[in-house]
Amino acid sequence: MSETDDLPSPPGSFEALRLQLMARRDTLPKRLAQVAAYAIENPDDVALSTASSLAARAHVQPSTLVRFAQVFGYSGFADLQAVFRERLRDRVPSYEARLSALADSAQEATASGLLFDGFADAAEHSIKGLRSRLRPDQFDEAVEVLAGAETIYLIGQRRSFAVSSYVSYLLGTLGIKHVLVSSPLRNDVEICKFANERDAALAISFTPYTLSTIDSAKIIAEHGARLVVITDSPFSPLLTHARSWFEVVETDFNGFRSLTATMTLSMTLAVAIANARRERSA
Amino acid sequence: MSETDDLPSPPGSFEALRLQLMARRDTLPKRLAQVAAYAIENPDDVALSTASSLAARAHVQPSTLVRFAQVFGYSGFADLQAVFRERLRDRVPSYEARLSALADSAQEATASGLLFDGFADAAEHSIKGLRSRLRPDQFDEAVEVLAGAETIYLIGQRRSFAVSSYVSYLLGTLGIKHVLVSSPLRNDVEICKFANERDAALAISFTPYTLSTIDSAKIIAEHGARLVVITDSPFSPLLTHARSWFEVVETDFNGFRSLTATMTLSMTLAVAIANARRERSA
DNA sequence: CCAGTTTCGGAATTTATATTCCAAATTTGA
DNA sequence: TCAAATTTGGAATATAAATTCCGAAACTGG
Repeated sequence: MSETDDLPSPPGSFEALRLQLMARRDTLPKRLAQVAAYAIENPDDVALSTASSLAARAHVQPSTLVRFAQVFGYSGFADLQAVFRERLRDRVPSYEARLSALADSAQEATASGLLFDGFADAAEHSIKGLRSRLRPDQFDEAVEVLAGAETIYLIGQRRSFAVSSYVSYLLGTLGIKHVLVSSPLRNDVEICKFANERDAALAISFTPYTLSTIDSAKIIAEHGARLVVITDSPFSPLLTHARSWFEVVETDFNGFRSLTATMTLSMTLAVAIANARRERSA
Repeated sequence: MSETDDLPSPPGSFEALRLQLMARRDTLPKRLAQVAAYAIENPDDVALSTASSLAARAHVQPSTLVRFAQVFGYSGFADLQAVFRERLRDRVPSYEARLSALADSAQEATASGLLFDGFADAAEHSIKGLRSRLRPDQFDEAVEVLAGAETIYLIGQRRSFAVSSYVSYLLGTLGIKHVLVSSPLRNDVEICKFANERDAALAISFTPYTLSTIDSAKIIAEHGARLVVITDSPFSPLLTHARSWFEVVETDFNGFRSLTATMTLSMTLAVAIANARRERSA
């Protein structure tokens, strides 16, 4: 290439570079685009790694990183990396400061900003609440039940369906045999009749309890499978059949309850089940 | 010195190292104490500088830094620096790190408790991150697009399906006409063809992007409906067709990403759409 | 104040890392 | 479809960094 090429702009700040990357995203050759995507998604990694380890993670050659940097006007990778490091330096001291700045600026926030803040507060509060309430032994108990099962039946409708479908996704990626009993609208009661005493079920339900969720859980329990329940009250009708249960109280904001504590708990369950299985087979 | 010297403890976490430094501060030789003071006061600098530039700023020789590291049980400066870099990385400490920190602190906690704490930290961190990144104007833009639509198409598979099914539930209770294009396993492409220019779509997808999600979004956009996207990178292929988009970076813990920030954002969107509709009709 | 011991500074060495270069592969334009 | 231009992978090289080593200096205890 001729030396009259474009090297007008070695962006000096992370934000400037970020804009450039986005602007030129479509005109960049394949590997360079790959690097650009990786760099934006893992800026910390770019700041702290060596060129070769970074190259390996982004599935390119070290030399590609150097070329990438040069295309954007830097003299080499080190030069580019300096920008990412600068960002890291600034951020850490300002991290706490940003939180308080956020509180200050809440005054001139828009309506939708307030809405988001409210839901975000509710989410954080829910998680904090679950944190203080969750007892490790009850957790271990539930994991034992579910990890010992041949097939895990997942029950949850309406808002709980989001959670059970997520658990289904996680168990799928973890290679754990399971059945998602619920569809968004109703449960497949026929499927529940296949359960036996080697199986277990995870039922998730909050007030007002959906009838078919209770029915499905009951059928599965009557077929001998053990039942783990996530619910919001010790008076939940699901508990009659439960072997082990969690009380999760989601914080309410404007009449809508967060789902984050339930999601976080379920996620932990899924991974803990996989860990327990791995230990058993080892 | 004899080789039976103390090298029992190369602290694995920044906090552990910090404790050691403070404990041994008074028994350390002059230059080493000097380094210790500098390191505690400028941890970012230690993480990001080279040994020699650091040495210059702390007014010691590079070799002193190496000795300093070795006195604390590390093999050399690079080893010590790794601890400072780990602290800087924007992710919650890994499960393994928590386990070893646990061993040091002699605190009582179970393995599954640590797992839950990790996911809970990741969830809170994700929400904090979104809070600081979210711009009210982009939010208003997205709400306008979606609130103005006759029908809202919801697209999201795999992990994102949990979110879009949740949005579907919320929109349902709010009485807002919508279609859930995705099932847990695939998208119903036929349904996308019914979209027209009075409609809008909300597509949710994260790396690695599911092909049929991209296809569905494309078809809907080509039929004239406006597209709002929630994704984790400005390089997401979905953005080609997007009218408005959100970047949501979920924090990773042990290879699993939280979903809470996305859930919280989606929840806010759903309620904001309902509010906007109410204002219009009033 | 002196011998033994520890600590320190700085040059020499080793190791790791970024960079360059060129042939092979791929893409682009005609 | 083919030739020209661009892009890429990977080995070779240059550069920069960490580490070692050893003589000199500074402490320590008697």
